[in-house]
Amino acid sequence: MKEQNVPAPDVVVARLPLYLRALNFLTEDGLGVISSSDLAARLGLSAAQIRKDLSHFGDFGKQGSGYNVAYLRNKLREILNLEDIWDVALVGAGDLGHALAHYGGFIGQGFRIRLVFDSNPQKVGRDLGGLTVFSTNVMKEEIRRRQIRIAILAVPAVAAQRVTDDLVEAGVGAILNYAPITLMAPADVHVQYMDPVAHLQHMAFYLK
Amino acid sequence: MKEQNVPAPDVVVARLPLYLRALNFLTEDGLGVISSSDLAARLGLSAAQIRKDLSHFGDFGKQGSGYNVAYLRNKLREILNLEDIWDVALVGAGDLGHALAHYGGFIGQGFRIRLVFDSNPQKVGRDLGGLTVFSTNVMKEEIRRRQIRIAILAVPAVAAQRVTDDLVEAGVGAILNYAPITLMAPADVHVQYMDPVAHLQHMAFYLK
DNA sequence: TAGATTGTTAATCGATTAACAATC
DNA sequence: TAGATTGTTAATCGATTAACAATC
Repeated sequence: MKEQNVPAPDVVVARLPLYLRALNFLTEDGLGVISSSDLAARLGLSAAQIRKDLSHFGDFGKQGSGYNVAYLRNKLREILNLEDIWDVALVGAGDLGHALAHYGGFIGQGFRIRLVFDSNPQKVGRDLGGLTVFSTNVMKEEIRRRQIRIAILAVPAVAAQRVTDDLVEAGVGAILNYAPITLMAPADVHVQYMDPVAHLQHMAFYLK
Repeated sequence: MKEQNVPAPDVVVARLPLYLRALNFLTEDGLGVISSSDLAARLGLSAAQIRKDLSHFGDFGKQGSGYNVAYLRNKLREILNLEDIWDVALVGAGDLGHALAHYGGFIGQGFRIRLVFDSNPQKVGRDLGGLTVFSTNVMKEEIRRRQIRIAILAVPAVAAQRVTDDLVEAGVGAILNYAPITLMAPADVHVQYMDPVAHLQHMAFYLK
């Protein structure tokens, strides 16, 4: 019972995948119901925050008992648009691209790497995790043709902006960027950053 | 000119590495001075935020001209405790561990992978990026002996908490966790998460 | 029913932005 | 000097927490 007109804050949306992940573990463990305070304890958050976060999207719990794990899990998958599997384009077939192509954690969580690109002619045509590496020369048209909306960027920093421009032109709406550089992209294109150095430096501040 | 007693908010500390990264690029490009608004434009932030953030740590700019790039870069390296190189332990020598061990982006930014561990006897003794893979059986003692304070976790989710407990016992104060699981650690141990799935799911919310 | 826990409101806390005097 | 830009203050905005009526 709540006005659904107000868009949920982005910080809240960012936490939903963590809730979903915890619910996946609870499902594995055979837990059928969980309270906001138990879930909070597992995630290192407050119970009030979890209830508040979820209340942006609907009423999923039951007074007295808590949340049905399977039900809330399904609802979160709906909310996050994870009911169908998203095809993903991977750009960059270096060591990191190799690790990502072989990573088993995407499928089952809503994503499948469908296309791999690299600019190195030595790598084009080779196999990577069951996929043939294509040239970045054909990237734009292939992504357009398959209507792929999500890309993972695993290229060197110097190439990242150029590739980004092409991805945007190809219609990609979400980029997971492993290159250590801030990308320029239109406001309607979402970019998330995965930079180990930035995180290590952040933590180094507190050491010593 | 500012009371230095108030600790800087963690969100501010988290942005310092991004400022440092931008200053590194500016140095490469030969830029000697930059204003808060130019820096903000490059990072997609506001000029006021950058000035406010930096003001937590001191007065680094000059009215009329802006910030001396080399000077501010050095100051940020000081603030983030990056003047010496931090030795890092890498746990997990799978595909991801392999990519991390070969990644050239750590050295020069304050970090050097010094020890690699894996639980698989097949991998123990093998070479990974110039380092010999040790058994996780000797992890605690080796990390203690070398007084390593930072670890990168690149093991499967099921093993991550066990390894974390050992790392904490060994005296590690910062963990960069690639396993898709929320870790339990004492409050004085810093943990940062690198989960591509969480970021992809976050962005999927806005697609469609 | 009694106990537990939700969803929501209001209070608190914290971060960002706007504005401008100081000054290079 | 005139123009530009900082560092800081106060105002605004937004997120988190505390508290509790509703209710399973």
